[in-house]
Amino acid sequence: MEMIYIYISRIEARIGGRSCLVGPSNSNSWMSEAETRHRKGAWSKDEDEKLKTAVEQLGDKNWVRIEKFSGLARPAKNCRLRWINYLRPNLKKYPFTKQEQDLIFQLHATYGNAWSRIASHLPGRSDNEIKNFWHKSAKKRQREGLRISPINIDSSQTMISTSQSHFQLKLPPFSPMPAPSQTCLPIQDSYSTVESDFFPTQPITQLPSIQFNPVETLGENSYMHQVKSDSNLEIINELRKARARVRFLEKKLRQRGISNKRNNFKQSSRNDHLFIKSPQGAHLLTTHVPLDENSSRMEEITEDISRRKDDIQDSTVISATNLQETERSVSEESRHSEMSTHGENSDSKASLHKGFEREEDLFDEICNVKNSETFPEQRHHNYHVNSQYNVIAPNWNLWNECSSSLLQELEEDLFGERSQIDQPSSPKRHMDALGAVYSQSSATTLEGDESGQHFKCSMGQEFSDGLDIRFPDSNLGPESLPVNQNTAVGLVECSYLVSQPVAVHESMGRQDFSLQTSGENISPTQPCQSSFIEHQYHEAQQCSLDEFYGGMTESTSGEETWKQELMEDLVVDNLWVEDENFFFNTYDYDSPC
DNA sequence: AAAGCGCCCAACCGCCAGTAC
DNA sequence: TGTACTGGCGGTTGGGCGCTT
Repeated sequence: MEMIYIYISRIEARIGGRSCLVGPSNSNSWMSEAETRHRKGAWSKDEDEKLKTAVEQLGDKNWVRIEKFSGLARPAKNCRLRWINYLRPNLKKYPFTKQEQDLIFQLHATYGNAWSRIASHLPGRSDNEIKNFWHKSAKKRQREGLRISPINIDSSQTMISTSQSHFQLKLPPFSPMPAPSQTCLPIQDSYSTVESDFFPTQPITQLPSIQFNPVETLGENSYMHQVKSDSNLEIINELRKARARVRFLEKKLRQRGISNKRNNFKQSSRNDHLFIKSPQGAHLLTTHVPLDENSSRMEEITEDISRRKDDIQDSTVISATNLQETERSVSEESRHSEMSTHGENSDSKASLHKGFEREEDLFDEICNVKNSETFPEQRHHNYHVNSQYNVIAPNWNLWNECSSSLLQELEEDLFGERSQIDQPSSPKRHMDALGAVYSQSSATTLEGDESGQHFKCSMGQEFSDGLDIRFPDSNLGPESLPVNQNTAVGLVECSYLVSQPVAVHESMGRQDFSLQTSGENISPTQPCQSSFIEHQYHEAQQCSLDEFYGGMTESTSGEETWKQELMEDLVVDNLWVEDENFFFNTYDYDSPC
């Protein structure tokens, strides 16, 4: 027997310490390390410090790496819990306030024991803490002969069940989109504006609002979300958020109610979308329809909207059935008109198509944010808006299968507050986060003009979908953005931090993006040719590894060591492909839906 | 003083979904 | 398509603490 254990331990050593012993206690891979090697019980201060350091260096996503990096004798899973429940910043360490307690009871009446969900409404509180509080107070109330929850669940359920549309509970149809949160800067002041030969040079600032109310004819289960705005950018931003919300809802539906339909959803999602486009107003249409009526219902809705076209100047309705064909024709039209279109709104279809693709990319990227249930309200993408935009209704089949409670949860998701995506704190994570953008760039040049107030970025055709370059408003200038030293790392950083208005000019034939910086100086520089990326790679090598990774690894010396560690890291993150070129090009950007 | 008891809450555990391979 | 792995969630546990006897 002893021989066997020796043998096993040798094998374990060969496979990186993973236990070969498989049994009930090893059923969870988090615990697959020999559990006897893991400490249990209360955490010591020293352990907390080690964990804090590890999380500061590596972020709070990859707990297996954190476990290894920290040297803690605690399984990754426990490290995560310790961080979430006790160590993470901004955790409130004092008892629940009266307001918080009331909110917990209210939320529990709505969500039941979905503690993490309840916790998402209480900043600085962990699900565990709320769970404990609930059990404690429930016990207490039980002892006192009171109802377990002070909230009258019955009456709230009656309210829900008598509502024709579940969404009418808190947000009646046709009510405007909630205003952007205060954390969002005013669009015209902080977002990039986009110029294009395809589109008017000046953004359209006035759009007539229209009354568009198909719900009465779409049936009692229909819901329409209307976005009205005087600013086209604002509208598209609202649409962007609305679309993100719908995607999020669909995702949550899959998770909670009909996860077994995942594959079906994946295949059908695109075909089940209904796009409504109008220059005067933007509409997000969702309808709760019986499954067997999907096709006819879809046509009915489409026809209904078409009948109203007279009310909506130049509007277009594209049903799922002809969407692909339309896109194809639009794409070809766009190509043909590329050399002949100037001035305002000369190719609205092309712009629409472009807008759609951009939005798709954007939201795919959002969906790709792993384990995230957040909306990147502050991640402002350059987004061209002409007088055309599209609205996407969610997957009919998917929504049809929702129970009312699920829909209620969805409503909360739709209009409840969402937290922000954490800003990556190291260049490495910036790159990870925006790798998709850079994967699009096949050829890149970057140059500044004489005044230093503009610089120009020339991208390959494929990049047209993904440009997202902005500047930090607080530290804009030659020091912060010396173009010669503007490594790829710096670019990515800009993509996230910038809130200065930046105009992007798109010329014919190829994409030349002129980034204007509101009078701030940027050092002129010589154009970089298509070797820009590679050049920046070498630039990047000159910074210390520690700096490059934001302190994620210990600093090392020597190019080979640096390269080796970088490659190892990229392998871990699935970024590295057998390619000597810069890894931005290897980041595979795959749409989740 | 100490044993017993109950409460609290940090920590653990099992299960599940998503993802990569 | 199946499997392994990771991350997240909710239920449960158990050690520490305070109160009572």
